[in-house]
Amino acid sequence: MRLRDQDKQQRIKQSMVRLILREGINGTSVSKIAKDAGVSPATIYVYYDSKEEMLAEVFREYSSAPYRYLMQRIEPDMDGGALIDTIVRGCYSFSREHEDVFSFVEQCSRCPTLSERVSEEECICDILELIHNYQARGIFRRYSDWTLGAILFAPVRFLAMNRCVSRSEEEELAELIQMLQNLLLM
Amino acid sequence: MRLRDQDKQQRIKQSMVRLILREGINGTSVSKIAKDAGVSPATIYVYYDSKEEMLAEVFREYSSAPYRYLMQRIEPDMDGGALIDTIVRGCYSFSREHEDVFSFVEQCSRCPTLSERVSEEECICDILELIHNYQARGIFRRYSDWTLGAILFAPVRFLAMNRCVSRSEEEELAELIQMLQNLLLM
Amino acid sequence: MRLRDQDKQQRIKQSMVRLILREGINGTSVSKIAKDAGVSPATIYVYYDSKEEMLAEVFREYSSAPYRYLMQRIEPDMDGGALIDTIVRGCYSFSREHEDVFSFVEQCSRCPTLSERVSEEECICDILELIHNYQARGIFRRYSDWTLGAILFAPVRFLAMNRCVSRSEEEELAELIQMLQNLLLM
Amino acid sequence: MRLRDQDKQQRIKQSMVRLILREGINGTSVSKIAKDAGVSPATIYVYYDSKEEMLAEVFREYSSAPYRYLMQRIEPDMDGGALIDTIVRGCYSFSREHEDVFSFVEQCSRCPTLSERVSEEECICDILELIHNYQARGIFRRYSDWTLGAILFAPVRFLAMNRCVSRSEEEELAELIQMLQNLLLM
DNA sequence: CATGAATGAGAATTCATTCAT
DNA sequence: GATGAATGAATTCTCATTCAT
Repeated sequence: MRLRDQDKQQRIKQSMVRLILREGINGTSVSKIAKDAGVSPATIYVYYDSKEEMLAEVFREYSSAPYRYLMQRIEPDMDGGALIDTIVRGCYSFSREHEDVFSFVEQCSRCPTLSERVSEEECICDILELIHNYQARGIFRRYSDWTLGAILFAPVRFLAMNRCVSRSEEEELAELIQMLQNLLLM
Repeated sequence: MRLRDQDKQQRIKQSMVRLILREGINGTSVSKIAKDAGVSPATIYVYYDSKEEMLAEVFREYSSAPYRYLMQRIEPDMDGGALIDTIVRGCYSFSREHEDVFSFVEQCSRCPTLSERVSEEECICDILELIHNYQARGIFRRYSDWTLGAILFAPVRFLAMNRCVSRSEEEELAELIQMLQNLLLM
Repeated sequence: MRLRDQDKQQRIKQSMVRLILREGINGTSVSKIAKDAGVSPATIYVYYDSKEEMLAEVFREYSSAPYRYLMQRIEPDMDGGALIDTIVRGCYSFSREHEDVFSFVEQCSRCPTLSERVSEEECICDILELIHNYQARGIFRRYSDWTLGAILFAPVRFLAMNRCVSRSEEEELAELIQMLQNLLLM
Repeated sequence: MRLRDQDKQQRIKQSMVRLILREGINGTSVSKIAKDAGVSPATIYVYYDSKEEMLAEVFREYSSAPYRYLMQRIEPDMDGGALIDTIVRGCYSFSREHEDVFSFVEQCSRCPTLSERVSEEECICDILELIHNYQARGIFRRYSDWTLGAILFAPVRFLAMNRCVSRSEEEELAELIQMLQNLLLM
């Protein structure tokens, strides 16, 4: 009996994500994924029940990836300003280092049939807990969780999405960080 | 008769947008659109050269819709606080009143093959011009355009996307407006 | 606008029936039918919603074919013996002249998913009405409809199914007719 | 251990037959059978060379099952009337007690690729021999074997196939038996 | 013997588009 | 302009079968 080849499943996932970056969620077919991953289309159905199921499963898995990436960059003894700086720059550099995953998650989270299956709320909760701690220590102002999430993550993602050669990313990031520090710190 | 034709094209557009809200950009086919609009698939090709063309054209048209909606709500003699209030609430209510257009634009703007065809920059420019005026009059602080766009529009759209019955939208909107007023007004 | 080509649909039906005779109801695919009929597989879906639907529809249509064939051969002024003779020989010659339809109906009527969609009862009713008339006139003995149907049609179909070069069909038919005349006539 | 294996093969056969009753001979795949039998698809190929082989083999085996069932119910000293009664009622009750086998055999015997592999003639021969004996003893009239088979088995199977809640089976069976007794006994 | 993974071939069906009217 | 028919190409997915263990 042959064992499930973890590497094979990994290749399938990566091919899917890469193709969706290149060709969009429409325009990415199971056979293209299979070809890119170097497996038979039938093999994909060993690992996933259907294309939709596959999208949902990988979306679920990757939707928390940027937050996990952030958590690794955050030191527990950072001051408030550094925390905001790390979050914003972390978000941005995640979008550059993992362009495919970033684009994949952005696309899936806008797709009605997929977005309802994954809650942003869960993904974000570790970070929020951290911020609660800063609030309790009187470092962060008290805002409701969801507004906090909105102001912390949405603008930097907006910049990451609308990346443009003509503009200076660095300045905009610095400006955004400055804004958020003014806004959120006591 | 010209009117009849325009009505037909209008119905096609509406069907496309409605279907994409319901079934996602993947999962929306030309024949489904035709059926929903009550026309023949062939008729769609009277108005558009291809599906991709159609998506792009309608995307181009609708991508500025929220901004046009906003502009109608803004009075020239508003003070800075009211302007921010109007922008944020306007964005939000647009997403509720035109759920299909909102979702459509969100999906298209994440899709690599479409997003490159439409520049957010153009859509946003009327609003930015307005703000430049407020900046010139010493009402708004001076931030770079893109950061301004990011902070003004991304968070409220984030809230609109992650709408959730359990949370109180009103409070979050008020909180966000308060934040932005603190941040942007002199 | 092109009109639905009745001949095309006819060819599809004939190809299906012919293939099912040759290769069985399993072993007959939509693409084989399309190829045999000289149309694209997609064309079949212009006329039928699905393969199952197509089978059912054609089954429904053809399941009464042998009875219609019989009715054409029956003269209203036949005596009882001639009627039985005509029915039995008619059944048999239908199975020879329309081998494909005969085999198709036999296969479909045994297939659980199809048989429940068509009632033998309806198909048989014209013939039964005729026999009721003979019963009323004191020519046929009175038996219940269903037993009558069973004894009149099942044995001859059995002979048609188990056709075999080594045996003399004619003698068996004659013997069967003799039997049924003894049994059913006053 | 030999017993375990036979049990496995038995389960495979039963699953196949059960599935074919439920979903038809088309619509029954090797993997479904394997799943239903609780074995791996590969295991099926330990016992059978191919799906077609498996169908044929089990068809061959089961095609004589109703006759074996009958033979067990027949007593050597029955009179002619009782023999006919036993045959007809036996056929019918077999179809009720072994619905799956009955439907399986009916389906296979209509399928061109399978029916040619099994001869009804062989299956029926024990019963025919018995009847020859009754004929020799002047109890049964002399008819040719094949007509005899047709009249004895086809009608009751017809009733079994077209079973219907609204009709009274018992009356029809009794009527049919009466018919056949009149017909076949001296 | 028994297995779950793996697959090429092919299944049913839909797609975007064009044709003929 | 408008249409339903028609379709080649592609879609998702399943099939019967074999492989590696």
